[in-house]
Amino acid sequence: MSDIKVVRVHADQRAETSVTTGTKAWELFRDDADVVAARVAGQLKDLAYELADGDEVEAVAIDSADGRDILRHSTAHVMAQAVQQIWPEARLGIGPPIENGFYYDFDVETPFVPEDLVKIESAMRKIIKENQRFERRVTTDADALTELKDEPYKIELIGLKGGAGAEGTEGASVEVGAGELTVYDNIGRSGEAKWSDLCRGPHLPTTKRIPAFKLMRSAAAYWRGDEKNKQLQRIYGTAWESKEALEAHLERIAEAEKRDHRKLGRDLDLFSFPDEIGSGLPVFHPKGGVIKREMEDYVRRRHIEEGFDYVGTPHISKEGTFHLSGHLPYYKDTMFPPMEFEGADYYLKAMNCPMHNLIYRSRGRSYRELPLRLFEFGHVYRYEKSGVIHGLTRVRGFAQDDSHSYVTEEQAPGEIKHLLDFVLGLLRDFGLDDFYLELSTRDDSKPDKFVGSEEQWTNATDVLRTACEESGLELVPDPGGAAFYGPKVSVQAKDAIGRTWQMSTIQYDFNQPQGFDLTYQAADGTRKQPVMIHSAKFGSIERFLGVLVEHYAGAFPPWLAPVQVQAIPVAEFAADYLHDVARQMKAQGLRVEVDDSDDRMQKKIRNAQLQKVPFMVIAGNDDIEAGAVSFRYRDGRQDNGVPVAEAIERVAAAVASREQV
RNA sequence: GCCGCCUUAGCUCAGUCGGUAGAGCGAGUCACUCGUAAUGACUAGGUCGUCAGUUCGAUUCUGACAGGCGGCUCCA
Repeated sequence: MSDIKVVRVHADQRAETSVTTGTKAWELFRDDADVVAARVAGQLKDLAYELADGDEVEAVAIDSADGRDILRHSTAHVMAQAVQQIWPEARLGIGPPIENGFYYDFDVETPFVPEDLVKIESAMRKIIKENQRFERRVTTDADALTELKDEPYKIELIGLKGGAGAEGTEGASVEVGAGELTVYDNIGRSGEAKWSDLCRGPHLPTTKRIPAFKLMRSAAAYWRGDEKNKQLQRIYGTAWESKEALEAHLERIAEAEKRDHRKLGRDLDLFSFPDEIGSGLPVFHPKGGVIKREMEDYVRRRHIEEGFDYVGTPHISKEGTFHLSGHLPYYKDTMFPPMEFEGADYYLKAMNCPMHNLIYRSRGRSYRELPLRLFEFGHVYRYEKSGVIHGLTRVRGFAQDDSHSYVTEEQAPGEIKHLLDFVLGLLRDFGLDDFYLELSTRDDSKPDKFVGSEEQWTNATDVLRTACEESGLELVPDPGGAAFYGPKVSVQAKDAIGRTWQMSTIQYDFNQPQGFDLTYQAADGTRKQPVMIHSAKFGSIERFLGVLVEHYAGAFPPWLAPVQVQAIPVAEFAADYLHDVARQMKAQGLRVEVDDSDDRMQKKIRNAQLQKVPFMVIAGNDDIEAGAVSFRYRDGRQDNGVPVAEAIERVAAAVASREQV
């Protein structure tokens, strides 16, 4: 038996070792129970991989990103085995790891119900206990087709192997890679194959290496993500390297639920969605109205400071406008059906740009006017499918903080940079400061979905890309995500618990100026066509408000808080004193309420706490005698005996600086 | 739009194996007047999402519709 040399790689260290031929990867890592796989020359391999001379081998720990993917993928296999154990007629779809978990799709007669998940979980626990071994087996297309004759979906995947189809089917690549075809057998104690699945791997060595998992929910999903295909039943689960990590994950979910803007919107009396009005059509209550107005006032002011002109346009228009803009042919299905009267079809507007174009076109324009920037809170209505409506983040009627910059082609790059700086600054003002950019381009395989020449698209995309790169932010490509009239940049912001939200968009449009025949007179006397740059800063006021509710978990910074100061008398005798303090605060434009109900003081504090009011101002005899008040903050911190004038100044300063307290 | 689940008081939720319902919080009234997260008592409040069907009788069973939730698809 001859020796071979392998290189063990660990972080920046490399160490050459001699091992005997036939040594398996696990033998290198036998003293580390956290290692679940090996990375050999960049490729993930099972621990049962037989080392070859010259291999560079790196341990993959279960708590690394790759390790978790492997764990989750293996857990998905165990789940599929459990499902087929209980429902032998269930046919297998795909079962990839996803962020924070995994899923597996099944074709079953009856959809799963929550009790089924309990049954499946206990069958999975049994399989895990049995400590079945995941064993890789190389096969051929022909053999696999015979072996999997009862698994039509797997057979379809084999047919796609290596082709464009497999890439286009999310998750399919974990089943069939571009290389050789492999099956994983789950081997029981006595060496018999308990279950097999077409799979690229790698997997954990054994089922017992699954430390903690939980099935989360079941839902339908179209086969290969295409709504023309049959819906399969998908079960989502999660798996972690330890019970503690699973627990922490479940806590993060619970934390996200606590922040859910739909729940907080009700608890804090901000907004509601009356059934009587219709799905996806929110109303703002007085407290939500305060936040919305503060947002709008601030954003309007900033736009004006940045050289925008505030305009106003109607909610409906005759159809011709939307033909000119090109929207009707492309987006008729997402507009509300027309109202017919006086012999014309009127549509609720789904976008503001056509109206702004008409303002531009209302008279002749000179190059001296450019960039011409029109801005408004335009209320648009979109017929979103019933299944996609979601709180304030996906609605059927909303206000866009929409602007259109009309510029010469030469001015376009500068204007885009200006817009990008502007929106990032705005988002920072609202407390979001972790961003990345996404560049949505046209899908070259679907030219009929996009208007304009290839050259125009290339030029527009390049202009946007350059501006993005100059921003220094991370740039993520989004092929095929563009609007029909041009490419777009969107700003993705991370919130307080790390979730990303699509916020602002900037779109380069060479198409509508042509449709509306927009022109300006250049310095040399010729007529030229301007370029139009669409930009929404929050996207939608409603949506951004929802995002802010979740970002702040309802505890808004004072400048946005519906009630900035809740004044609480220690007892009834102190109420007049606080009413007087409140009058002084209101005179400074602060939002103050005095709780003169006959609740006990402790109860009033609790109520203010639950309403997440930033400043509680409390007064009793001690304060009155000293001409002072006592602060209590949301975190329970106290600051007693603050002179009234200083207290007012403190609140006013926090509001003015837009800081959180 | 598709699949599944859900809809009982303002909110959160019990309950009725078919005989028209209950708690806590909230609201109102009264008493209490208290120094940093719930004072007590009483009262009001529901054609049990809507419309059909089955039934002597439906909040309960069936169906359709509406709305909500979780996904999928979509997201100018």
